[in-house]
Amino acid sequence: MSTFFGDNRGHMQLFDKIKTEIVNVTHRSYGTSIDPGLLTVSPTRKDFEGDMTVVIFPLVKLLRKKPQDIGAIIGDHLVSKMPEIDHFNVVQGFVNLSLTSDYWLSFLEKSLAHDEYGKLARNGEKVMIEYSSPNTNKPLHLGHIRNILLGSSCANIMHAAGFEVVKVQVINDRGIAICKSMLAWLKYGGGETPASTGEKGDHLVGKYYVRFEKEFRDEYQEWQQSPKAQEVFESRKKEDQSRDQFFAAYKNEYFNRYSELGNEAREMLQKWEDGDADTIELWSQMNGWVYAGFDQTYERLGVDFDHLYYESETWKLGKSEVLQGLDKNLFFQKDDGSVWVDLSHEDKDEKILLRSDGTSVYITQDIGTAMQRYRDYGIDRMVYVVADEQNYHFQVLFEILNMLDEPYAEGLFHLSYGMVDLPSGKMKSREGTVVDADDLIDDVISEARQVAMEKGDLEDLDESARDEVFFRIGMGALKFFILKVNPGKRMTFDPEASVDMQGQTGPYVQNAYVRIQSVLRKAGSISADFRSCQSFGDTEKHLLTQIFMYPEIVKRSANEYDPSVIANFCYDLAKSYHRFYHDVPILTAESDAARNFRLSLSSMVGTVLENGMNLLGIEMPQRM
RNA sequence: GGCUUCGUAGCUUAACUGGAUAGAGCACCUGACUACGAAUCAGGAGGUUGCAGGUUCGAAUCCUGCCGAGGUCACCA
Repeated sequence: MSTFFGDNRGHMQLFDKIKTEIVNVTHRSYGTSIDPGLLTVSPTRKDFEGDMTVVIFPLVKLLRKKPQDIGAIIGDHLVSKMPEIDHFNVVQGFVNLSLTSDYWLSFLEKSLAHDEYGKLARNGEKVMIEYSSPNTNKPLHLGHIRNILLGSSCANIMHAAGFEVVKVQVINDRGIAICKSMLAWLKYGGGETPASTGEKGDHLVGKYYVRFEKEFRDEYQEWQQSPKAQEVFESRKKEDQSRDQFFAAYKNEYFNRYSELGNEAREMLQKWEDGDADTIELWSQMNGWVYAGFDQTYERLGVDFDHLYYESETWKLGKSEVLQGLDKNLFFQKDDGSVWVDLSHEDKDEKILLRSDGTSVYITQDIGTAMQRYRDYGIDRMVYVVADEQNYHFQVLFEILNMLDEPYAEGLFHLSYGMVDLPSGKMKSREGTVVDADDLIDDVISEARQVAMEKGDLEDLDESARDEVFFRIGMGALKFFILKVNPGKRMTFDPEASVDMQGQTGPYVQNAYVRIQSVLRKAGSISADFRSCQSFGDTEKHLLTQIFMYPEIVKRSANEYDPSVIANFCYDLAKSYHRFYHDVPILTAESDAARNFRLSLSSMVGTVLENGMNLLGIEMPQRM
């Protein structure tokens, strides 16, 4: 017998076989060669009899026969050619195939024997995933959490789908923003450090960034009363623009032209760029505080990186590549010396690549970094996890790398995700509505603790074991809440709902797993001797079908760079199991074979739930 | 304004990429713990998939036009 499950993709082999046989039979019966791509095979919808369904509508037009007739011929052929298929029925253009009990039982047997069910064969491709990419002037917030969870779970999923994965982050450790924090710390800090205050380093530095912004705002307010401000307003205002509107829009220019604090910050940046020793030392000291803080947060989130790219080291990259492109006439130069790319053939504008003074801009750096990464790792694909406000930027970047004929250009992907809103609207740092990452993590864990303590099922565990359970439940709730939403969609984050532990949540899935562990513990050892269990009900069949589809789900999730596919699958599987658990006796089954079958099935569901949730970065508790 | 993404129950969302009667959860109402864990299960109510056309065996999904919401159009990153 063939090892239908040998490559861990039993479903695909079955589906491919069905498609091939359909191609054969339509050729033989109608003399028409059809493209197997026209056929779709999927699990049968409940409310219809059968396990797998083939949609044959596309053939109806091609063959000019009635769906009923085509369906009957296909069904008869499949039943006679494929021992796995027991019988079939045709409804409209759908052929519903019922697989034999034997097929299902042997499927379960083989799945159980598999160590890493759902991990697909290595495909020899290497993918790099960039995520998190924080600025070092303030702590991580809810938006970063979505980014980090998407990136790290995507890495897990692509690894499971057969890729070799390299996880990286770009650290934006230079620029005017960090200089603002440094300046404020020098002016108002009184020498305080994370050690002296006990404050987490990233929060301490963030505090001074906020302080700078406040001082700057005050300075700006005061300046607006000056004659100079009045003069600027009179000469520069657009018609029907109020004073407030004007000065709100003018803020940036004020910072660059008149502001004392702005001037000091720019001077500091200049000194940094000139390599001034004191400035560099302060810079690396404060960045060090921030990294220590970030590391704590990353550890709690359970994420890590294989390599860090510091912007302070990469910000000058790209210039020589742009100049080479200029030589090849891919780019052009304007009279003032600045270098541009013309993307009008792609329905885009011209875009600047080098300033008139010859220095790099943001996109120049990204071009250089991409090439650097290819030299470092020889990657086939590159995934950037970056919010959707940068969609245009990445379209341009990819187009340029394409023009430069980079070998990985086909494999570039921008995993663009929507911003996270609060029920009250957008997060705004100015209004203090930003949800801090560390606070959020604390909140979900303490909520988990509270719910668990009320239930009181963990009283026999010692404190550290209990804390571990609370941690897993709290983080499970948070991660699931964020990852179950399709990345492309803007999401509303309701802090109340995020700590919910009922319904479509992480703890709901964890609870199914915990129930399974509890039954397995009570059962003692499990025997895989269930081949004589020849009939099983719809609930069991439903679970088997879902387990059967799991590798396909992993593949789809990886193809679409979308963890929500896994999250929704895990929820559906947990839901089916809860129902099964409620409706069907396991330990007190009517026969040994039935008991063995149900225990084995439970065990397999537990394995798949754990594997799936692990791909989301969620750990399963043994008890809760 | 140009380009772009999106609009599904009161709220948060799903729909195997064009397939069967649009699925769930929250909130609301009803029922089930002396059976393997009630963070559970069963049931009820809640939908003209923003609106109007079009394409075809078949549309939440594709096309066109409106309406509404975001994003983006820097020699910032």
